[in-house]
Amino acid sequence: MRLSGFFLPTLKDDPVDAVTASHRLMLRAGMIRQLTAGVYSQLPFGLIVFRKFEKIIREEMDAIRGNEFLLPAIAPNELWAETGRLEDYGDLMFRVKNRELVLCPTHEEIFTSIAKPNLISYKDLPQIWYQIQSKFRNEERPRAGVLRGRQFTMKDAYSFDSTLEGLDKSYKDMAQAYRNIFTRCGLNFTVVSAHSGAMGGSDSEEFMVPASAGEDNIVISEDGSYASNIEVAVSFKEKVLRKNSDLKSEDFHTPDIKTIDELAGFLNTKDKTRLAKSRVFVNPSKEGNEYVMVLISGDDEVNEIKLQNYFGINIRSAHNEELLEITGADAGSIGPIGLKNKKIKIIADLLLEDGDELISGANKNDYHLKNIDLKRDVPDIEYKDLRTVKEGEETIDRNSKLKITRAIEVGHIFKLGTKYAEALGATFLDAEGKENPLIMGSYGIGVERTAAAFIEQNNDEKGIIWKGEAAPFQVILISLNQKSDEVKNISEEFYKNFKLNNIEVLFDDRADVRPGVKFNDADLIGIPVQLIIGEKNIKEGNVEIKIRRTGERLIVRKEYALNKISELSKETI
RNA sequence: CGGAGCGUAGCGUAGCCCGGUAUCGCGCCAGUUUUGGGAACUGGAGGCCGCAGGUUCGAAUCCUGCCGUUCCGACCA
Repeated sequence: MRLSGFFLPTLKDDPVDAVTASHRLMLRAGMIRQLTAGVYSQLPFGLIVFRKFEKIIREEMDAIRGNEFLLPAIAPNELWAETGRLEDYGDLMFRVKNRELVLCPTHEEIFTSIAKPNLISYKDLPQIWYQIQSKFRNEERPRAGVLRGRQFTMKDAYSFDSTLEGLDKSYKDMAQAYRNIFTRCGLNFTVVSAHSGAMGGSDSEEFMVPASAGEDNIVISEDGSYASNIEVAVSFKEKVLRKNSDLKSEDFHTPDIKTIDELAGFLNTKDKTRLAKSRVFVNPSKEGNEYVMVLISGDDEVNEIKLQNYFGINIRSAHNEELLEITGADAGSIGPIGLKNKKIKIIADLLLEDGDELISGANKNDYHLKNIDLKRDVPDIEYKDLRTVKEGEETIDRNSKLKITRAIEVGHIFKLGTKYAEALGATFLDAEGKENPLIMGSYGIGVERTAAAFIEQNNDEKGIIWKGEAAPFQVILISLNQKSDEVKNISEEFYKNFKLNNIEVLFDDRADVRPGVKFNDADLIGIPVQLIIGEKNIKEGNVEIKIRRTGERLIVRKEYALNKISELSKETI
């Protein structure tokens, strides 16, 4: 590729609205331009980059007998209503105004609708189907360039099996393909167990790229034996011990004490475990609203995802007016005993199961209640693990300590089971002639997000640093002066030879651009190897090779340059 | 959805409090000189100051409404 005819609008300065490295650098390197919030045009250089990632993905999908499709991005409302997801996804789905159509945020329904009339015998199974295509999600808050967009490219794959063992195998194959993909993409990544959200299904794992720009927190044990999204993470923590003192519960005056910390200060204690925090949630899907009070140890936080998993539906915190109505008190003085609204469900964290002598709000402003014994005083209570894991805690087996890291979710794999097949009536006949629903898995990779994650992990103050197969070009050939016949001829000769040797080369043959600009552009767009042709070195019969990542410079005889660069490229710098 | 901010030339900005038709840098165009780390000089082009309404002799500036957009949180995968 010749840079003289290539549209590469690089920016000298950082765009003010771009905060994260990948966003800033994708804009500066002329890869993307924003059209509107969360929607980006891919410019030629960006397209080359994204296609590199797609190529790796495609090869690994094909290697596990994947069939590539390309499905429509718009689909009838009806199909989505059949699985209930028209409602479940709600505003996240873009809706077409003048037809009963939606823009698809994912494609389980559409693929299943193709499977239904075509995968009709156990002999047709298993199948792995995939596509690389635009997805549309009306995200409330798009973020950080292509890290979270409203339109983005996804590789979505679906497996269809006749048995659970078959699903296990498809899932395992896919997990291995994902490991291959992200390894080939040059990413540091971790596989964590995850929450399946609106997808439904049982097992699910996420492929996470540690990066400060990430939106997820992942919990990893120091010995590497445990890795989980914080949304579902568990850890070891002592239960609150039973004292069996049999003291009667009684309220006491706690003026202006709103938080657990204030309460601990007021009581002059550092141990917050017996100070039970009460939070009220609303299940908005039920008619007439269903309230839930969650009790948790004062030094813990409620993990709302665990709560959602338990209810299988989105829940939200109660508003202040609702609190007052249910409990008779404001936040800070609420507790499980003496509630005004008796229809509230009470759940406590597992660690409080044996707890007595607990202190909680008295449902009367500025009063707390002490000597609460949940078993004795709150008969209709359930115990569930609802706490959020904290940095430094031990794994369940107590063999290792946990660390928490920010990460970008680049891939997610799910065992779906029969949810979609049942909803859409997609069945097959087994060897006994019995009709069964197809057993499905679903597997996604965000293409632009994967590229952004790579950039988050591979950049410096000068720009992006590509490596290996992800690199859009292996080498950038920089002619420092196309107006010098000597420099020009040697550069052209190199360009020809790179092409003959199948080395992907970007040729900076721009005539009126000064060397400084060429160097800075080359560093910014981050091609791993720079071959610099300038008059000074040419006079000695030499050329210069610069390695982008290390900044290392080699002056070599021009006859040896091509071999040297082939060697360097093999080392996948 | 809650909180905070910002919309002035392709990009980055000044002006806004205190009203008088827009400042500066980069970039762009032409010419001359330059060519190994974002050149110098000279000349030039480029603006419905986000949109609509209001106040005023006069609005980028004051008022009202709307739209767009960024960040933090919530939600989501």
